[in-house]
Amino acid sequence: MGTRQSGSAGDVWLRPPARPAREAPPLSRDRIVEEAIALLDEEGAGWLTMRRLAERLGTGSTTLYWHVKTKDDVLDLALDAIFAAVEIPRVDSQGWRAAITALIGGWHAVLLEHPWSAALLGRPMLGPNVLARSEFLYATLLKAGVAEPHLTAAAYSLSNYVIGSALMQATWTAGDEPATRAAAARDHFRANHDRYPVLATHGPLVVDSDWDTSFAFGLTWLLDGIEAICRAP
Amino acid sequence: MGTRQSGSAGDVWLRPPARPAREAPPLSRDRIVEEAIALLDEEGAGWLTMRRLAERLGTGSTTLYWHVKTKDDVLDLALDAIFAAVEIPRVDSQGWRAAITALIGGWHAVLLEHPWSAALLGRPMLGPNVLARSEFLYATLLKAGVAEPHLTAAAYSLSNYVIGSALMQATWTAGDEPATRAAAARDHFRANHDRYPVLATHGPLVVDSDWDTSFAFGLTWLLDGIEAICRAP
DNA sequence: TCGAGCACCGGATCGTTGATCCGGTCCACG
DNA sequence: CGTGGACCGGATCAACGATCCGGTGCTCGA
Repeated sequence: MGTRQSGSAGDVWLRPPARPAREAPPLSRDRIVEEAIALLDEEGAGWLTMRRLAERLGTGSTTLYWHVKTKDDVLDLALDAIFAAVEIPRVDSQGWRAAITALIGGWHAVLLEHPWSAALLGRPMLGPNVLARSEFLYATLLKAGVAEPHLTAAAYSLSNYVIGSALMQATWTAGDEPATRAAAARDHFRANHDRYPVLATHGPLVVDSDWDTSFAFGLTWLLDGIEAICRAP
Repeated sequence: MGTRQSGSAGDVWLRPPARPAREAPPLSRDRIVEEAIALLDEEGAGWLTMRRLAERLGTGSTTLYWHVKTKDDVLDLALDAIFAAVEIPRVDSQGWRAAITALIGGWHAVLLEHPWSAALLGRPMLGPNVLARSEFLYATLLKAGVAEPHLTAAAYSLSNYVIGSALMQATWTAGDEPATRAAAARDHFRANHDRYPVLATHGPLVVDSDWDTSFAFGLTWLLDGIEAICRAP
């Protein structure tokens, strides 16, 4: 009988087994997202391609599309996944203000631990991890006595503030040689001292005030405003 | 006299002029940026390519690279250009608080008039228009009596807040059929009423509170906090 | 008057990307 | 045994950013 497939008899032993014994579990959506986060953490948002991601997973690039519809899906899943690390405080053990401070602080920290996430904030965040923490934020404000229209305003203000802050901080501290970039900006201010007199002497990146204390100040102001609403509705 | 150049006498009228009479002025960096903004406004950030931009300008795509180094340059220039529309208030005629409110309000409005800009906020903004308005913000706060470390904190809080707010609002109101997307999100909350009880009844996109009033509340709270610092340093 | 240099332009092309087509291989189950 | 569905990947496509290199017309000095 002629062999219908090309190849000669007995070469089975020379060919590697069709599905090589994996050290890793078979491909799954979770494993793709996990590896995508690792890739993003190590190399930044610009270096995530489906081919490189597949290579790290030891598969072909096209295989990923069985588990995931598009590259955007990977980004959306990765973005939501990192928020699982934001601990949801127990509101009983402390006041609402401490609970919200902890939640927003955790949110802020996670965004900065994964600087690539800041560039992805401009997409609808409807994943389970994000929604669970939004739910907690709304519930805590509601229990504190904040009612409409202040409820929406308070939730928006807090989340928009943390998003904007993380975005700006990631812009200036992430990437290669952030200190060099900041120094270049400083020099630019000083070189144009006539146009930017205040920035050149008091501006950002010039004064040695750190991001975190500035972030804390703004958060305090927002919470003060919200607290005032509670007391005088 | 013989014609020195090749070609027969009188055919000038048959040949098109070598450099056709442009209806538009010759290509320049400004014209590229202007057209890029028009393209972005009409079709969104995802549809800006060098080829399409060149086509709208009536040139070849490679020609753009004579005036601009990379595509990122076009984006950076376009991003800074739109901030020229943010009017710098006159601080004399009004109090510092009114001036800052006007500046931040104008900033917010411009970001929403060009929703694509929100997706670009994660890059260093060092253009002349942005810096001129930052200079005004710092100068106004300084004149109002805000000193370090509150000066940096105040400037950061305000700009980060407006950036985050615009980013979120653009995410949910820009693009195709924003109402449809919002409705889908609402349905998602209600379908998972057990997991998101508060979001389903009081959540964003559910309550009919508009973005602008929420934005105004947060801005008021921040300014209240800053004003308190001025009075009690 | 003329020609050398410069500012400006664009067809052809390169490497890379996201995504699809289509033909495989394996395993569970009847 | 053998059949169907879950899973995989080489080859391929169109589109993208960017570059190479050869043009063109204008300007200015000798």
